[in-house]
Amino acid sequence: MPRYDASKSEPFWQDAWARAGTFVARRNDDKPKYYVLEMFPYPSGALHIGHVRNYSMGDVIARYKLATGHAVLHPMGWDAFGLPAENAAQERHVHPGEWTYGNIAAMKSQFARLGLSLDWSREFATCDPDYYGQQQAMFIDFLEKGLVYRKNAVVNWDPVDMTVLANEQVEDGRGWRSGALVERRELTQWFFKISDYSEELLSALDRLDNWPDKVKTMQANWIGRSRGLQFRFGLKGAPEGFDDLPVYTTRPDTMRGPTFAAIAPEHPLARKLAAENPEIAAFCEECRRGGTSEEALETAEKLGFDTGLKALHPADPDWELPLYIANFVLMDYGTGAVIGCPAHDQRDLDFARKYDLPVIDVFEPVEGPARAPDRAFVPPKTETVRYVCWFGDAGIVQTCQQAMDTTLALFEEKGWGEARTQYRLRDWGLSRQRYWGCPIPVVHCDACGVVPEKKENLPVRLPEDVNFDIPGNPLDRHPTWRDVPCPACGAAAKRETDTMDTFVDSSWYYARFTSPAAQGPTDAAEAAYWMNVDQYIGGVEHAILHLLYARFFARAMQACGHLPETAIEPFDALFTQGMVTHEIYQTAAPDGRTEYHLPQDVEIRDGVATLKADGRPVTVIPSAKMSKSKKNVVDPLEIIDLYGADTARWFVLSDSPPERDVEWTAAGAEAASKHLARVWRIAEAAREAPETGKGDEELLREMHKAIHDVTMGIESFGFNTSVARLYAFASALSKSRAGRRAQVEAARVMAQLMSPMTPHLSEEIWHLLGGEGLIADARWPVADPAMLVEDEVTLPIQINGKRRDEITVPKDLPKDEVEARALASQAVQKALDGGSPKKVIVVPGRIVNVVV
RNA sequence: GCGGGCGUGAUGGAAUGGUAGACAUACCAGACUUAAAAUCUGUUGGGGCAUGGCCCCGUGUGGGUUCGAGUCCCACCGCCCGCACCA
Repeated sequence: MPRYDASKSEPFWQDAWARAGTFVARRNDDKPKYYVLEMFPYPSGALHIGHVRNYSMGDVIARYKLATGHAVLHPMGWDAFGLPAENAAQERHVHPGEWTYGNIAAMKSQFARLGLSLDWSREFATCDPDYYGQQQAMFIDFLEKGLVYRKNAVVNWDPVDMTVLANEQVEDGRGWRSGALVERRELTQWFFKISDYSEELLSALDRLDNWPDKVKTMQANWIGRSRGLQFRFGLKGAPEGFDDLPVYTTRPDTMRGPTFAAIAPEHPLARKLAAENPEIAAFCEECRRGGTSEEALETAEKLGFDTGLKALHPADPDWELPLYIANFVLMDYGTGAVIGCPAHDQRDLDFARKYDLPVIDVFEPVEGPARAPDRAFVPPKTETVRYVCWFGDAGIVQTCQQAMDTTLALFEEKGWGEARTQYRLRDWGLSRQRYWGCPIPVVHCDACGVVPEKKENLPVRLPEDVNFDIPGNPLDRHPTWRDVPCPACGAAAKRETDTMDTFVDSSWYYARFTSPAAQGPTDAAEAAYWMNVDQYIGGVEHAILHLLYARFFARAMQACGHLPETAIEPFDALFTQGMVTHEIYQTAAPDGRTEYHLPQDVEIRDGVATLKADGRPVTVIPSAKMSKSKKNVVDPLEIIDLYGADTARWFVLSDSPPERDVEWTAAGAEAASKHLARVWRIAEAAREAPETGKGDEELLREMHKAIHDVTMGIESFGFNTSVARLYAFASALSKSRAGRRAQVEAARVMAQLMSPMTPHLSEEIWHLLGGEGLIADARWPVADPAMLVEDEVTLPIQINGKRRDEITVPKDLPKDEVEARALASQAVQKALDGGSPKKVIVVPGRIVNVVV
């Protein structure tokens, strides 16, 4: 018998699908449409095993939907702008575009080997001028709709390289190349008004029934709606023009507990004071050290400076609180000023301890021990506590929410403040001081101000003649690209040299796939037909930002007429697959920076890791998310070379549940390969089975159960259980002595059930067993319900919740009859010892529990 | 620091609140073979005993709800992800 040869078979079937156009998406009004999309990859140049897992999952869905009679759209493209291309340009002196398109070509050929059911005719890269030109057109539309504006915002500034750094380029508060201490610096930047949609983006989450709850929870927390109290502190000793200080608090119930007030170092009052007082100026300077990430700000040591000013409590002008400037107060949140209530906020308590400020308990637990001295008491708002010091009766027991409502009402009545709903969500800063991104299509004119480029001049193309020998944005110093006439008045003007955040590129690519060659951003008819994405698949690391930005963009596009109203929630169903993790290999470079190494460059022998190149010892960091920057990526092409794509696909879909992380190990790929070889042998044996045999009925029953279970597995993203079921079915078929007809039917169904996972092998078996046409076009098998039910069922018998015996009864046996038989069982008789049971629970078809 | 999640044999994992460990990997034993590979079959959570059978324990730790908890609730421990300029 010839053995199955993946290296010959796989290219053959890939070619057959391409010639037949099997996966070209076609509008067909006789069929339901299905749009399945996996988050498109960044073209790093190398396919990694995480891609294989992600795209194999999407492919299972796409092929399954094709087989169940849908018009399927399953496209692929490239998220091609971004920082790595500029890093490569710096390190290797290649142009980012050349590097990126080279990577795309390499990765496309790697993708081809996986045999994915992709419609490559719709391919595009976000760095294609055609794509980013449409994006520029939309930017101008958004500008006209008031959805884009400019304001100042802080960036990480490297004072040695004189350049802006991404958060990723800041390590322990220092620039990753220069090692210099990073500073915060303010620049005028472009923003999308995503905050206009805070309420809408929050409330619409309720309609996303097929999104994971954890993603919806994370988005809701990120948007962070709170209802709180807006009030003003009077100020004593403040400079001219600062009569009072607006403050927002989410805990009005603690308004009798504050012992200090604090403002951000960037607060206008702080700036005013700094201008007059060198000590304050020095402190504010000190606060500007370190990165801009929230994590960096929140974990930094709490620093405060007593301004000597007094904040006067709105409810009692004689109540004076010291006013501090503090580094943990964020200018972006609320009003840039906070009220410090140490007893009920851990940060405030830490601050109070450090600066020796009093602590006033507003409420205490109803029962149990009182608050520990260095532990703030912060119960959920729904918890019942005893209020001992607030604007109501002392000693009253109520929930925090009740106290907050009462206090808000009181403050409004007395005119001390007012209730206000606030969102944590900030506007989306899209400016990047970098070359390899979509140019922002505006011109700065001394006479006309900010003028959008004329749409007929789009795309504003990136200039080719740039170099990266000097840190910073080459567009800033480009001699001719930057200097242009004003589109409005024709006078000499300058182009905006900032480019767009790459999140912009990935916020609408799903819409572009519906008509990738449209003259505008989208084509109305195509978008109406294919949108929404029926199943979106991607990593959980995108749970907040990418998905929130895409949801915002769909709304903004709808407002500008680029998407139908029905598509403002662009992803009907979301699945977040787990990450593939791997150990990280690192060494210290001579200048102290950390260098990362690819697994293929590292040799591990007797538990000691060294570099293959020069034998230097390598530090092994435990498994973490695979990332280009950490270089802990694995080359799946080696598996494909060795065993074929079907084995790689089968392997990544086996064992681990799709939503969970999986650590890559080389072991197991061989086992997957062995199983596929076995499946081939089973199919051949079925063809050669004797005309008649015994057990036809059992085999076909087993087949229908397999159809049912595998289908359920695919429908519910339980690919690992579908695979396990297919192992069991293969075993059953291999042991069966059934006649040829039954065996061939079972083997063909097995091939069909496997075809979403192992399409090439399945085509081969289909062909071998006389299937008509391509298995990719064949209708998915349907389980016969009559073949699924058993005549008899075995019930475990529990005594006091512990399994003690079992009985086998006809499946329809009445409940009281089941109970009688259970009570008659030996174990129950023994346990009862002549007595009678206290209680008997019979769960039909499941279990019997006897309480004695 | 804040937000979200995860924790089951030697390993990956299965289990609508209903027989914990399906299906694999690994290990061990057997068949086939001169031998090896390949293939096929079987055993394997821990402990105990009167060992062709029975008992006890067991899903990170400690409590709770329930006839019944891996699953639900509370607290704790550990690990992972995100935190707005990585994509």
